[in-house]
Amino acid sequence: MFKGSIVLKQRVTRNDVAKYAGVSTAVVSYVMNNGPQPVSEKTRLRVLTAVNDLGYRTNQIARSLRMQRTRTLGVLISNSINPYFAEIVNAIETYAFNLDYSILVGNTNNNLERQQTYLDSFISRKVDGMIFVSTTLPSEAITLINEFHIPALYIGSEGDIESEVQNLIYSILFKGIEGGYMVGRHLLERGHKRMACIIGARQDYPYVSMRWLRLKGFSRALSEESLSPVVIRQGETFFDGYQAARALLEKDEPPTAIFTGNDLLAIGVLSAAADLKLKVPDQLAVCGFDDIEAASYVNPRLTTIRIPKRELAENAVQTLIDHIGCHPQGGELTALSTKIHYLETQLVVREST
Amino acid sequence: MFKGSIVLKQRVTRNDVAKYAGVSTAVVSYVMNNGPQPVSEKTRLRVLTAVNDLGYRTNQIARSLRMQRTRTLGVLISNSINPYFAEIVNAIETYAFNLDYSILVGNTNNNLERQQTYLDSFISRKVDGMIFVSTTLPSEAITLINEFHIPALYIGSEGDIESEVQNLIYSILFKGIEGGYMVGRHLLERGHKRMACIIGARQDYPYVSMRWLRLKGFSRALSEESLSPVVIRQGETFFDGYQAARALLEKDEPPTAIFTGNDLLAIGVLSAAADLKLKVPDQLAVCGFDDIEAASYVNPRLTTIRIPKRELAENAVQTLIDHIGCHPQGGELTALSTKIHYLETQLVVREST
DNA sequence: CTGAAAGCGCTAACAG
DNA sequence: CTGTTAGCGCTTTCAG
Repeated sequence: MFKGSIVLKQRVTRNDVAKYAGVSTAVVSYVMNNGPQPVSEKTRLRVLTAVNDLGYRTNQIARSLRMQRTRTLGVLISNSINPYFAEIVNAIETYAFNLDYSILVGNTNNNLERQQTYLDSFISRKVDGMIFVSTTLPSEAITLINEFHIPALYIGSEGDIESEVQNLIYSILFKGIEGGYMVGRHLLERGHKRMACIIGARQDYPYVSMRWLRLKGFSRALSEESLSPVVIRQGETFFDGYQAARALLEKDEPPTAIFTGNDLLAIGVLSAAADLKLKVPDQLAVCGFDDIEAASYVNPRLTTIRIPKRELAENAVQTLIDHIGCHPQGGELTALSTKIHYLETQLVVREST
Repeated sequence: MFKGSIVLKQRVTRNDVAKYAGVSTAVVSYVMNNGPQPVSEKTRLRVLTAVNDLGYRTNQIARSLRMQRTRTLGVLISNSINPYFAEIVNAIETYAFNLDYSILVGNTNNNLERQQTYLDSFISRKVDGMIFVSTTLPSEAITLINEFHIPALYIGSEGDIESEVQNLIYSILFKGIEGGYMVGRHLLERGHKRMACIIGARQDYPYVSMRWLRLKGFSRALSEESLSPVVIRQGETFFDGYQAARALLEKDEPPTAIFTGNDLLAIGVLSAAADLKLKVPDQLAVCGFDDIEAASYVNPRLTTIRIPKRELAENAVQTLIDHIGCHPQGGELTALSTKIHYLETQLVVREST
């Protein structure tokens, strides 16, 4: 235990550095920030030495207060355990890191109250911008962040947001409905007639309608052949998929193909199929949505729709930061004009269909 | 576009509230914080009305500066896409949320430089505490946070940290070595002789030795029967597991059982086995580590060691916050005494062994 | 019960 | 090129 050797640095501030270096506090600032005033090389070195000797680090809290800018982004997702969100948040974080921004993450667990609490927290903590990833977004929430001039941005699928809310927030959307349509066509081509869809929140969660509307595309494809799917609204976890599939497959006329709202559900379906000794894809075709990493490693490998998660994330962060503006003295955050940017999805055919 | 109807709240501060309510700024504080001075019910109401009318919210940045406390915790993990980390971070976040703390997450990607950058960032941002989850922790890093009096805590496996560093930081550890031993015994009981182990970072990542030492327990078990495993150090992703397993299984005398350092690797192994038409568990037994949710849904279901992730996380947050102290005026953070707390692991036998 | 005022650590305009 | 200083929004001591 050599704890005795640790030098306890009692809150070294910029004042201490100034005193130690024999300069004014302003000069310390000029050196730390490379401006706005020039500093002679000699003084610069003295300051740097002082900084080093004292182990000084800028207090970002004080700096944020002064600058009216925190270099922090708030990210709201429903659940970081779901790889769809984990992968997007990871991409956001990585991209933001390179631009020297930090990320505050909030899991709403599809709970509107909890989401509101995070919203309030983000506002109080003065995040420079906010990203909502596939969360239910009541118009009051958007109004709120607009009131506070916080640039905000929605990542999700086309059709996620009701149209009257859609034009209130800048969005980067993947073509989820089209993705659903591609799945429908694909399954049709494989000769399937009786198809089911496990998608969307349970009926008793009225507000959480995310990932629901992409069913539209699927249904449209089927309707072109005068078919229509059985739909189960069940949730979004492995277990939800497992449970729904059991119910579906133990019926009299079970579907020959199941399309799910995300890959977790699909993997749950695969698990149910295995338990029921159903051969996939021969006796049952399964198609997911998201293309999480695990989709390529389950047995059989999962056919799914690839969402361009990285592009979504990077696009979002870049757009947000572009709009944060870089007025030195803080200045107004420039409101994000309400636009929509679309990214393509892609059908990835693997072994499960 | 009814943007015109949005009231633009130009930074409402406590001063505005005070003026509007016709009281001093101090009183506004007393009301907002329920203290430290009492306020008459009448004034209280006036202030509350003002707050409501103006849409005032406390500026946490200013508050943090004044209080020398940010109600923010920094969490360092290697990669949030790995469900092991995702589940732990999620539990940390949930628990912290209820205590009104926010979480700043940094993915180190097993990169020491990046970890250091995050460390610096957390220090500058004045987090009230830090949690390291299974990250490589050089003693200089610990010395640094000790110098700044930041309560910090390590979550991981026994054996993760070299012993000379171990007594520098408070740790909450699961019994990973014992877990490895249980796996060894289990596989031995199943009659396996030729066993392999895919664990630990690639050889060319000298610093990232996490998840490596739990092999000790496995080897010990085998050595009791005068056996020893083939060891491949390969990484920690699905693909690493897949690749390592292919290499292992296409040899002349392939192992009959493979133990991996985490569940991702194990799922990769399962995938390789399927490609090679190897029946699991008949021709090959596979055992993972972590018990991520997916382990129960892959085909076949994965035998693994359960790490008490939630307990680890909650224990960590509680311990940290207990030590942050609640001196109103800020006050010293009380250093965490260097202790170790152990949590049990558990063998979960499913279909893959 | 209420108010005045000091000060947390920093930036940047402005004066020299 | 360097220094002085106002002020970001808040909490809390202390005096009334």
